[in-house]
Amino acid sequence: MEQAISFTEENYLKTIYSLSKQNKGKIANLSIAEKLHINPATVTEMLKKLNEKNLIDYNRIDGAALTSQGESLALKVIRKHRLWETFLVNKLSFNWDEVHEIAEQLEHIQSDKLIRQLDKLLGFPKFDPHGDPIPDKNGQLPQSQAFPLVSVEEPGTTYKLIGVANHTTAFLQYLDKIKITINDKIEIKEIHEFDHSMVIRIGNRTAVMISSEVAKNLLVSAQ
Amino acid sequence: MEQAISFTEENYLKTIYSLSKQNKGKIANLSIAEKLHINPATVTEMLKKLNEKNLIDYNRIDGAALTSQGESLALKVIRKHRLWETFLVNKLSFNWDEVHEIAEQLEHIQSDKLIRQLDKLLGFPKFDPHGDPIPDKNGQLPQSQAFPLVSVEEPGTTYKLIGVANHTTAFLQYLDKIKITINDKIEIKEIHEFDHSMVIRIGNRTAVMISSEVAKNLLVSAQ
DNA sequence: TTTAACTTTTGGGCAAACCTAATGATCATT
DNA sequence: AATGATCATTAGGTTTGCCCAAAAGTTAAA
Repeated sequence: MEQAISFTEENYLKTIYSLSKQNKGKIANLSIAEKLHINPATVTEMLKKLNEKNLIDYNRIDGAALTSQGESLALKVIRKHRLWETFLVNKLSFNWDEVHEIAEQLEHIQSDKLIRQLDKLLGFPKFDPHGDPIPDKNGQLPQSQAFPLVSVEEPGTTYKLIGVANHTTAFLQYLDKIKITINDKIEIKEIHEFDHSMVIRIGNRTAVMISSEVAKNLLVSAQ
Repeated sequence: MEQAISFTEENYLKTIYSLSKQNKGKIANLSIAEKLHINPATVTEMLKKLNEKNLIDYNRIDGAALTSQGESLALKVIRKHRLWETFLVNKLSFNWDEVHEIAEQLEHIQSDKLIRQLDKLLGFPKFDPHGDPIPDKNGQLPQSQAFPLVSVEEPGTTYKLIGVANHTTAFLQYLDKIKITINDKIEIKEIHEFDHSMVIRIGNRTAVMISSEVAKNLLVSAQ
């Protein structure tokens, strides 16, 4: 019963997985359509098909939810994506804002040995260049104590940047511009009540102001 | 006029290129069909399409021949294929008989920078793990003075194995079994007239007998 | 040179993913 | 509970790349 899975199907599973992690509620066809830039009608067809294949549970009322089989496939694709991103940055000197598109292609390459060996070459990394956790070969995600910087209420404390919640080129290039990168220390100097913008000090450089929108997308841990 | 090219089209171009290098004559639809394991009718359709796109010159009488544009695309794919094979063997500890299928997938990944950086990581190799020449970024193939071992007429001389003309798993595993690999020295001890089988000495080990079929697929250079 | 064997092409079809336009459901609000 | 607004689905179409069977063209051998 070897069930072949197409690139397209893998992309749907990945999308459903990531939507299910961000919005806790029902996964609407429309949100899948928007994320994949395709027509909702197409989504309906594909969800029916994935349902048939037992990769998702789907009905009009509850929307789509991955079955355990579907989730494990999604995690496999995500694992590949994040390992390839790590490879591109760590071994091929890519910048973190250049790797997404290429990893979107590489994530569909099929070879278990390839991924095992790549993982080894990279030293079994737990997080990718954006701080996203890399599922292990069993689909287990490493624990992360990341929380968004915007959730901090009081100034005075120093945190460490361990990830970003937005992977757009625009955002990553903004971070490059204000010269902040993974593992940098961030000290909160001021929090402005009315718009929740912040003044932060990165490392021991001059303080900069960031909007709450930016703070929302900076994932930090204590100290 | 950015002309997108599909995986399938790339595979046709690559196939036409390699057929044109081995058989000097006309490239028949049927030989393409056999190599790609598809129906001849499908080949006719695709050749027409590639002709439309100016990637090949095609007509029923002369068969298919790459245009310069088509050849340059074919060489690009071959470059990627061979660089990826080199990566798999040199960086990920694959055996040379395991890399073909994976490289068939990887060769279609689109990113010029990726290939530039991969080339650099590998130290700008000129030949892949099977001794096949890797086209440079301009599509230039390095010179190779390889000739098939079978073409040697007299015993007594020592050669160096620099490539293989057959990439099947079966042949490569046979070579592993008789423990011969790229760069090994081969001394010809005997040549049997009637079937052109040979007795050869690999390095300084015990001599072994090989058939002319094997000798045909061993590419060597002087000393 | 004519028949047999082989190759190429045509014509009709199929499956995967996509689309648009129109219809049918559901939801939120008055 | 009716009414818009929004979302999901259906129906009919497209493109790409494949198939088969039959027809047409080419080549080679009798």
